[in-house]
Amino acid sequence: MATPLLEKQYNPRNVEDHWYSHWMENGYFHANSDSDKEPYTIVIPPPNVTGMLTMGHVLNNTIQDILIRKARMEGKEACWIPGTDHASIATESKVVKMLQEKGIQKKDLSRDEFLSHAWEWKDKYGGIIINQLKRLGCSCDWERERFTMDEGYTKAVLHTFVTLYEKGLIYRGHRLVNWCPVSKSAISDEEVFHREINGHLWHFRYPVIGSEESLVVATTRPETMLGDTAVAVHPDDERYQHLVGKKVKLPLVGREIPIISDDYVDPEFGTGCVKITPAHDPNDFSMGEKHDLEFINIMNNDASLNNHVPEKYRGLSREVARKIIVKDLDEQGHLVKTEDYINNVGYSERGNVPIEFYMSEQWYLKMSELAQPAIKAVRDGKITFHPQHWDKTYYHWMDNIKDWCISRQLWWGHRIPVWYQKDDPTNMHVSVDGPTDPENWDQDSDVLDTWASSWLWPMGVHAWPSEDDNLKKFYPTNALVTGPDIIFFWVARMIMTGYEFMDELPFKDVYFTSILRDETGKKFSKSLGNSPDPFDLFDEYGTDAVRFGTMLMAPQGLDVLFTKDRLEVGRNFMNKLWNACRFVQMNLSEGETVDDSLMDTNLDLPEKWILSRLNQAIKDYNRQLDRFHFNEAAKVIYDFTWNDFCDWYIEIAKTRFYGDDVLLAEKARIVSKKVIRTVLALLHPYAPFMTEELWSHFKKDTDKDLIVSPWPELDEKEIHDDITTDMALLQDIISSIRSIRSRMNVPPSKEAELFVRCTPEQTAFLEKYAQFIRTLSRVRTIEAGSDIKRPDPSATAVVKGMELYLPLGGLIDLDKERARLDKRKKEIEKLLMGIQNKLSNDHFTKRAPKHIVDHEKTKLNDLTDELNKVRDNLEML
RNA sequence: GGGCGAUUAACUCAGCUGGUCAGAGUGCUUCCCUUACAAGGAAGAGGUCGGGAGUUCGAAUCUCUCAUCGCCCA
Repeated sequence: MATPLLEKQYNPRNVEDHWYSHWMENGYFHANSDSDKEPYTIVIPPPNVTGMLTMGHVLNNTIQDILIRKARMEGKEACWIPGTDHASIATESKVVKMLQEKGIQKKDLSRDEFLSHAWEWKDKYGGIIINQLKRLGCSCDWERERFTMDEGYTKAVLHTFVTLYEKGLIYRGHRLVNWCPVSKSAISDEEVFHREINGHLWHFRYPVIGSEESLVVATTRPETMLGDTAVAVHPDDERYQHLVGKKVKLPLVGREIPIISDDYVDPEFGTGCVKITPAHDPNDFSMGEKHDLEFINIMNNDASLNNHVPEKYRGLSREVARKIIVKDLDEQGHLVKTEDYINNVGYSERGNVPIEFYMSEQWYLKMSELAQPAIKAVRDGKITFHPQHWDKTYYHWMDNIKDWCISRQLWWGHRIPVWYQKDDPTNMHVSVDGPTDPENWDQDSDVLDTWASSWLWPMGVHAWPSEDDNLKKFYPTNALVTGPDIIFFWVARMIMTGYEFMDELPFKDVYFTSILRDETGKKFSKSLGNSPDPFDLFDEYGTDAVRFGTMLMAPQGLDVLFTKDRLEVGRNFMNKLWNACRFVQMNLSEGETVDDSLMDTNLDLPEKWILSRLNQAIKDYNRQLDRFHFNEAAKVIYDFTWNDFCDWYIEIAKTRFYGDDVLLAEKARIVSKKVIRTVLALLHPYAPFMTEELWSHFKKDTDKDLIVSPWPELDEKEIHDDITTDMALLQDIISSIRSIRSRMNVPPSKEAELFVRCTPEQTAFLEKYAQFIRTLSRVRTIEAGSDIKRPDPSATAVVKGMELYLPLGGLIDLDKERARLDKRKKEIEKLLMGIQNKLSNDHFTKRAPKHIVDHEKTKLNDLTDELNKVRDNLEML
């Protein structure tokens, strides 16, 4: 143990890179599929290949690292599989933008040319987030790193498509989709978010043909009127019955369109008349089908107006068109009124613009059949969500699941494995490898939704659909750690593929992380620029402190209000532990041989106590981690280390180290080291770098590196309640004396004398631990006994029936002392009143369990005794 | 409109199947550079547990209801 003395402060930068390389060089992160050990597997939620590390990733990946490091220390074959996701839309738009900056337009490139640019870009920037995860300390098995467009993975994705197609679950349909005019692609329902917009409700008058009458329709989207093919009213709405079957003349367009009746129309809303635009609204679409209306698509794929509208409006963007159309309708006398209206508008998560409902040919996947085993798995408790309440959200979505539009009008991604015969495009070929005579076929130009590849992740990271040892060993995985925002996108769908293709669940526990927000409650986002750069934080506080602080502040199932000063708690804790180690190290003799057998000898109260507390801490810590309460586990280790070990045990150990009993000092060293080693091991998953560094100073020669050292064993026999009670008494005495000293402003340099009136047993107790009391509360002498008289003038305190007197001469402020005792007197009286009320209640004494009643009686006695003593002392003042 | 969650100290949160003066960190006040740590130590102030009702001998905890806030779905 002759290691160099630790620095006065912990300097993270000096150790983090060193230990990460050390772990890598020793291959500690690599999991072996041949091992006999029980596997423990996590697959990383693959970040976007274009991504950069955010605080969200820090939170998420720290949790995974905690789970995997703990499993590794528990002797399991710990396998954390990393990788990235090709993120079709996000990556493609980044590449398009990058090309634009170089003056290249996507439309001027062939598909292959574009893809080679994209791959080049991916190779250049795709590794960034992976390296950032290394800086965070993630102990992923980097040899297993996967990318969703790797050759093998691509095969798996196509295989899935073909299999589901052959099963009849995939079909092509001409339908209304959510269209993102920026990406110029369909997007799924899950990629649409809604935003309340202060808009208007415009009322337009449509003249009825062959009548003096007219109908007034209300709309939030005037520009779509160019595509109207009907006006609808409710069948029971008496106002309009006589008009049903007639036609109106569509202003600006001149088209004659029918007035139909349908109970879909809400007669209470607006005027009770609705314009119907089947090609641009989902409800109108189904009305169009039902009433056999004309479907007129009035838009191009960028949401500008196409040539199905009058010439004047062609080429206009929908925003400009809206203004002009309102103006034109107004000028022609068709605008009745304009109301303010709060509108819930669907936005594309990708383009951040309002989506358009757009008719197009897309591929769909039938979901309800796939959903059934996935619902059952959660319902039967085979898969558990943490926090559990997320299962309700899950069921709700699953029970109402809709078919999934899986095609995207993009180039970057897995191209749909469908070919159409050139001579007869209705003749399709669907296979992984394509037709044998490719010259006679055209492949579908769309790619698959990215989630239609990442939903295979837990098995696709292996050789699936081939069987191999890795798949056998590491599937199913144990835990999935992800954000609740992708419960539908990803979690639910992985469960479906797990059952569909492996006939088994993909993971047993799903931990949903908190969502990070800033101090004002706003979600961290790139566009707001309110998200701190994790690397600045690593530099400022140290990576371990960021990890620990983030864990400590992340409540269960709630959002995290992130502030930097809460990372200080982490940093301060790291420094505290560092210095505790430094102190113990300073008191270890050079070249000392460890005599562990001393641990088995009869230890003294403080040693027994700290070991009891340590084991209690291990117990609590394991329990919190097992139930995925990472914040509370962090708190357990924090409280034990700071309060029990540093504030009390180390202070007591000082009396050993500076005293002249060599054996006691030696026992204190052994126990201190034992505690430190255990704390380092427990804390390692949260703070891997610093603990490994400290471990190198405190490990036994035969010990391995901490990352592969055994998880501390809980020894229930070491937990003693009676020891805790005795120690609590000692702590009470010391705190009371300190309190008096502080109240009376006794300078630390002044050592007081202590007199205690107490029972003979208590006298013996005080004598036994006099050394600690003297040092920790700075008293010079202690006199105790049943015949001790109160010296005058002295300050007093009552602790468990003992009367403590501190003669402080002129330092005694009688008013303060009276006020203090008086306050305590009132407190006791209030408590006694409560207890007496309880005990005088027959219902209580008869119905409450005996130990509760007994406890109340004990309290009554103790408090009465204390009250009497406090009263006596008050009178003496 | 449907669902989920939250409401405990100035702030951020614990508080398990109801029972032991309602806890922690931060912030605040006072004192202390005491030979591990001032990123520290000691002592303290601060709460009718969102309102109301109910169940119970006993409710922060269970039930109902209202209010406010947040999120998801439609």
